Amino acid sequence: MSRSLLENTSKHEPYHHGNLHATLLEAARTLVEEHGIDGFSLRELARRAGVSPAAPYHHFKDKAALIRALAGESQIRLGIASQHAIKGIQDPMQRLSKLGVAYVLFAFEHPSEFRIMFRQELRSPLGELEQPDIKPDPAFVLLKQILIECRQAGCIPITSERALELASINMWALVHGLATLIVDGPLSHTFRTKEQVIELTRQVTGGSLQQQLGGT
Amino acid sequence: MSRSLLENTSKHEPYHHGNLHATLLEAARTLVEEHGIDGFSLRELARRAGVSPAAPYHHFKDKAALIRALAGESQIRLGIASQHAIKGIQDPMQRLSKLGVAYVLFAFEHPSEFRIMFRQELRSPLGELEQPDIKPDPAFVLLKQILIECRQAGCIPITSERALELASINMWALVHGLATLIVDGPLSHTFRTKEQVIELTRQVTGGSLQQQLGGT
DNA sequence: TGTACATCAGTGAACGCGCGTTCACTGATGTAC
DNA sequence: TGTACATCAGTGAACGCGCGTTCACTGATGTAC
Repeated sequence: MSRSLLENTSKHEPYHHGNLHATLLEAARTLVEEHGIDGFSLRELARRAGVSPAAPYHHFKDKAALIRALAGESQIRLGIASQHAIKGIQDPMQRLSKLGVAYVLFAFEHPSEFRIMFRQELRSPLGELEQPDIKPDPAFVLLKQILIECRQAGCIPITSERALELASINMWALVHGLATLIVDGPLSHTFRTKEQVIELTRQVTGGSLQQQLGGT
Repeated sequence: MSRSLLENTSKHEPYHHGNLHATLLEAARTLVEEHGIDGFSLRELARRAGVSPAAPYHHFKDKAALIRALAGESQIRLGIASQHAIKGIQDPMQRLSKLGVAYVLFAFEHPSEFRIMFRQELRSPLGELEQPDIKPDPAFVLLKQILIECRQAGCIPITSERALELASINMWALVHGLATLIVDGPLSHTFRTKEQVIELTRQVTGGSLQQQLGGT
């Protein structure tokens, strides 16, 4: 019955999918979002994509490769979200604040994507040489860049390279900690809505922005 | 052959293990440390404990229960390490600093234990009512307590309850972020030795301790 | 102190399951002439 | 424009595997009398 229905639509189910690579990645993202990275299987993925269990192997070497691709995608998406958050804002300190909120918010709204970016799966499994593309985290690069803007604008008195490094690690650790505590940890019970998360992030990072950076 | 060897030692392999509960938990900890929580299986655990696959079920309802117990143990161990780190130190600000270092160091030296404490596995799986003992995190309780000491000693000008809450979340997020970035994230490549980790933690939290808390 | 018996903590075989991956295959597509 | 053919991207059946859990069982232990 469903067969004839399909045939009535303009085309038959084509033998070639045409866009399987992208479809797999997208389905994988929602699958991981639903079941967590541990409950994720290639077979279920293939099922969801409406394709045989062997089909994904034409697009990814194995399961690990697919997960790596997924993580890479998420990293890029976080980078884009960050860029978007600071677009059009001039004041460097405000840019810094927006960046922090964007980071935490991304984790809050895409918890599995966030988790997957920071999983050991990515690090080379057993001395394998292939070591896929471990690019420097774009979000971190952006953070450093904005800190430099702040320094140039005279907002924060960071002089040495070392101090800059420490300040950026400080800021990163702060938002990252906030993010993981909200996503996985005990804060998840206290802060449930987007607004609560934004407000908390503003307040917690706010103090650091105004004062702590100067003293590092 | 090994049988006769065994019989030559003072006792036969006893039918009852006698201490299986504790043995299982300990073996589970090292197993998780070696293979990660995902590579952890009850059967392999039983194998390592030298016991049949069914034996663990006399001590734990199922795999999830064992993992919960494991996480609970680790939480306690972190609490003990924290207590130990501040023992005998009077100055509240120093106590705060030591506490932070202890937190990060625990994560660094027992990465899997640290990870396991913050996993979704613990949160009720599917609306199950049983909701095991989610006690308030002892490390966090200790942190708050020391912040109160600081306030009482006049080290930091925190007045409202809200400010205290924010300051403790700030401090917690900072060390937690540091810990996870070192354990799982990009900082793991830069900071490899215990000394490096301690130094970094001191410096990164140092700025916060002296100045930022006052402004929150 | 000895004996009967309930209870406890093991055994080991078996269950069904879903998984990752491989294989020989086939239908569709694109390209050279 | 038509045809031959290499290549690409699917199929679906099969592989072996290790897993979590259950079951009927049995040996050891502790307790009441």
